[in-house]
Amino acid sequence: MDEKLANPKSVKKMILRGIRRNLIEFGSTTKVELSHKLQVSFPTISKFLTQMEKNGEIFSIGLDESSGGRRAKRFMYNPEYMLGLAIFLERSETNYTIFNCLGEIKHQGKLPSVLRDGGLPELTTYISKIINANPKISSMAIGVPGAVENGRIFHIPGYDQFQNIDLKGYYEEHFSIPVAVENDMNAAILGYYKNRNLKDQSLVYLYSGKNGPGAGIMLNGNVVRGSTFFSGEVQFVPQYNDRNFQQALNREHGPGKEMISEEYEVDAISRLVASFVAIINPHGFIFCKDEVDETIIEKIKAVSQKYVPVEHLPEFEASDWEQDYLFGLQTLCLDVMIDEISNIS
Amino acid sequence: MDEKLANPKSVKKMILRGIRRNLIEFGSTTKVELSHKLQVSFPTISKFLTQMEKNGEIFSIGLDESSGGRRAKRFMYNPEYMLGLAIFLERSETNYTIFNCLGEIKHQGKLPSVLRDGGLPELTTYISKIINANPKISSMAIGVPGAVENGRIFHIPGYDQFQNIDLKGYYEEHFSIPVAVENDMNAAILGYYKNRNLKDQSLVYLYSGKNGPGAGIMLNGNVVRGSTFFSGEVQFVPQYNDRNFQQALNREHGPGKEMISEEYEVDAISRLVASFVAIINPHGFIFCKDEVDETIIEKIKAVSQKYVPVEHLPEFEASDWEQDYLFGLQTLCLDVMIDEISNIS
DNA sequence: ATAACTTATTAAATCTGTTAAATAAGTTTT
DNA sequence: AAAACTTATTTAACAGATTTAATAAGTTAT
Repeated sequence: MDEKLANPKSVKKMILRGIRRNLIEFGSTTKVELSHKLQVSFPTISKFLTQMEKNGEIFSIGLDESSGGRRAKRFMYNPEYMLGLAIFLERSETNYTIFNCLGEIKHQGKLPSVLRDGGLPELTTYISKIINANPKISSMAIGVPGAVENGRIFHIPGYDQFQNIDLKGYYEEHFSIPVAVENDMNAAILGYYKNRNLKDQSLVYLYSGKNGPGAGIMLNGNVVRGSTFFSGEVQFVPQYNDRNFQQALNREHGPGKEMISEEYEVDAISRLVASFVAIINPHGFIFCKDEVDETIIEKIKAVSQKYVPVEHLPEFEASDWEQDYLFGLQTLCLDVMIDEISNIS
Repeated sequence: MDEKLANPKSVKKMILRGIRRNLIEFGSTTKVELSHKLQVSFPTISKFLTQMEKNGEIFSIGLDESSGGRRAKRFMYNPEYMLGLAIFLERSETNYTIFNCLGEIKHQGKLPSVLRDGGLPELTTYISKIINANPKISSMAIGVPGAVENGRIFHIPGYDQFQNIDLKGYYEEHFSIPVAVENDMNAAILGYYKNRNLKDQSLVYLYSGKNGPGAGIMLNGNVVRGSTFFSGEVQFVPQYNDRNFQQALNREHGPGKEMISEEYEVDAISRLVASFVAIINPHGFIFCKDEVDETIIEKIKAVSQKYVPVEHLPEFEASDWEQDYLFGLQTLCLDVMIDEISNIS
């Protein structure tokens, strides 16, 4: 119904958001820098920073070297002003970290899995304890192995207790802090993207997993979800006369066998790469560190060229999935934190 | 370098753009309607409209029926205030239309192809004549069968004269009006999308063509271009043990044979559909009217289900490619027109 | 060491959109 | 038909960000 909001009232919020985002992303800044980056006049920036310094949200860390004139005062975000909580629910355990806005991890812990047994009530208990012990926590991001739409768990096969739960709404109400909920692969690809400071890139994050392969897809910096939240279910891609990707990979070995090694696996993955190149032509293609090594990547690169012109192949990389996942959640957590406080003050 | 622009100076531009876009999109409005839709206060809207009416850009078309109080004045955009020119260059001919901001076509014509013979100079001559004869033309969109980046023709196989030409820059300089340049499939998918007033949808537009198949892809309302402008080159998708999509389609018959009919063609397309579903899970999948009919679509729908769960299949539709193409160019033309004039006044 | 130049910051004036109150133009109720 | 109510528009006071001018704090050249 409403068009794109040319909302001039919210200029203040936008500016605050911009200042915080910049300060947090780059660690420290001066007023002139901010003024240029945000395209906002110096006096305005100055007024905001003065107020924020009074609130204890930022503080000065001294003067820059002179560049020919008066030395500029450098400001830094107070990393203890507020903390974030990232939780990811997995089949066998629940991990969480508490971190400040610089991404420094203040605390890290493991809890029993709640997906199958304790369910929502147990999760709530755990979070309550964590938040009570760390009252500075002012936002939270939760990662789940399921499809999420706008904070509601849409589809989470195997864990019926969480099916159709509006985690975001429930916890925002319950704890009165902003909450983000995201699918694991989407969080991982976001984390990879943010961690490397990429801009407007298209990426594919593939994991072959034991429960069937899946992919996280990012296009021009936006996570792709699909019309029925089915995007990334690459197991269904038809690849051979009578086998799709999952059947071609055929990963039903005993536990422990994670690394890709066989000829037929490499061909299947290379065909998948080719499909991605021909369809969305991404900048990067990311594997999980524990599923491929340098040699395998080289092989995949070589075989892919049989299917698509080499100049269109993406960059290949093996990355640490858990770390990316965590970083993605932290990013989401900081986002809602920044948005929220900018709405208030 | 610069962050997202929280630019408070350009509020005026935003408002003007919003007013124009709304007025053009919906035909007519009242001040209250605009105020609500754009989230801008009534007095501000009022001031702008008064000025625009003075300029002859809009005019009143009388009063609304009363809804219990004073009757509201209804305004309409002056459709003759400015005209747009859409041109598409094809192998065998050059088509153009002149239209007003309501999309009404004022003039339509055909010219000889310039892609192979006359090249840029001849195209310039043609456009000059058209613009001289219609001085109200204040923006232009050009469609080309090649990859375009930011107005520059990046890759246009077979038409060397246009390789690496910055059409947008050249003509904006030459004619002093804003210019948009876009790839044919991208324009077509944009046209389809806008014509049906869709929002944030993901779509695939497939044409099987004689020069190899290709696809236009839109994700959440944004055209997908790819890291090396290779996206949509679906001919390379591996589909069978030893054939990719192009080889499977095998469309090297004599001229005139456009309609899809054979069993093997249906299977290849269904596999492609399945790949798209598993990768980006689009809302809609569009074919060209002259390549499929209802029966074929039903067949494709049936066969696709062999490869992916039926509930995730997109809507299928056959559409008029030329019409979509034209409408896409008109949309682009109006966009740059609105942007440009909002920057000036 | 003083003049000339750079750069950062502050102060004052201006511009632009918002809010709130007043007015205009209708409809419905009594 | 007058009073009470609705809705649209105008007017005046206000708020917030910008621009411009003034000031502060350094550096470099002579």
